[in-house]
Amino acid sequence: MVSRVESAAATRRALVDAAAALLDEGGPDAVTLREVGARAGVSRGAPYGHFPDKEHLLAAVAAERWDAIGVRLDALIADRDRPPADRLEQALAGLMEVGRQSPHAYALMFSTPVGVYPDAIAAVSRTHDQFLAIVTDVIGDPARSGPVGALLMSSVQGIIAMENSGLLTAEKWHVTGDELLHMLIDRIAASDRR
Amino acid sequence: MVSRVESAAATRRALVDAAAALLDEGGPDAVTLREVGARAGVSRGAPYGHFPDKEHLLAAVAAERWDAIGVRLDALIADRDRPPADRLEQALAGLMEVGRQSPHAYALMFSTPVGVYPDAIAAVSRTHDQFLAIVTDVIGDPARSGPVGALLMSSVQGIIAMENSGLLTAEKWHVTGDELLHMLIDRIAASDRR
DNA sequence: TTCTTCATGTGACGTTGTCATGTGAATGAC
DNA sequence: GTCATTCACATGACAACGTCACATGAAGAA
Repeated sequence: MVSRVESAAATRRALVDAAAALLDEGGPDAVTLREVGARAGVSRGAPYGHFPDKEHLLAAVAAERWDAIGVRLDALIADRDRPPADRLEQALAGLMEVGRQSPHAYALMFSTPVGVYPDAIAAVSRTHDQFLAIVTDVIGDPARSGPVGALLMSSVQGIIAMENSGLLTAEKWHVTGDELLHMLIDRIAASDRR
Repeated sequence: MVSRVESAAATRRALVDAAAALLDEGGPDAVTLREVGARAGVSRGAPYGHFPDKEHLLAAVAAERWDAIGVRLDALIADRDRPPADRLEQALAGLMEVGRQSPHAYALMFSTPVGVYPDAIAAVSRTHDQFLAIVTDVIGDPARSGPVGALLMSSVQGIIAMENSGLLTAEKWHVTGDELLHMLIDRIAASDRR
């Protein structure tokens, strides 16, 4: 019924899910291998059968979250009835939503170690390609969609980082994160529209 | 010669300097209270005479770095010969430089805990006010300089985060961080110029 | 001098990531 | 069916860590 490899794959998934849940619930410090093992129904040493160390487990969490965003972008791309500009706005709003609902995971996705782990690199690359495709549909000129896409994704990350760290106060800046997003769309994406 | 309060103040400064140096050299994991104490010439328990816990020490490091940026902005503001648009560009370039030279400290400055510690809040607030003054000099309309300033600072943080995490690859996006900065200046700051 | 204050040193404790080793069940050969 | 092998997992152990309770000793006040 459950072969050995199936059981191992299920354990690996349980470990990643447990780590992701702990990260969302209590931040990076709450992710301990002992608690991850307990939630996955295994012992504290079990993760070492699937990952070289804790950082690789966290990289797997980051990769999974990038893939999750990729799924959302896929749904957007498949919706051919929606105007391209609408799709881009929805894509950016989706990034903002993820960043707000899972601030710790979002920070992990954009933190240094991600670029070192092959699985994470692949997931990031796929999702970024999808995002670029959406941008290109709006911009037209493929030579411009790269820089424009990079600026959009960078800025959204920055807006979320400022929001989540409490640095984007209304009293100081007289603006909300959503308003910044629309400034960005108006002045970066819209001005390059074909 | 050295009074008790003078000695205590010197120790506190040595602790913050040691923590900052360790953070720059080896990242967050390299900052251990034992090593901080050793570099400051005191024992591992000494920090508890100056900070409630390790996070408050790190918050002091973040506050010091925000103040350091404030000093750079002060020099820019004092230079009345330079055109306002030039000052803003120099201010943003300065942020990029800090983010590149001290990636770990830069990440700390924009990470969640910063907003909780009074000293860090004050330092951030002062520096943001200075940045806003520079933006207002370019924009003219004070009601618009808030949102514009917030978008500029957020975006610069995002660009640095993407750069430092290795996500801003030239092959994928066909653009550099510096080019993104100038896109930002042209389309956000320049278009609002009075 | 004597007392008080307070920064610092030190021993101890619980928790963490990690490794070496043991174990037991699924797998494949015959 | 029997046996040997493989491999995911459990367990004990260890060093390093943040933190606390307590001891110490010198500076400042009386």
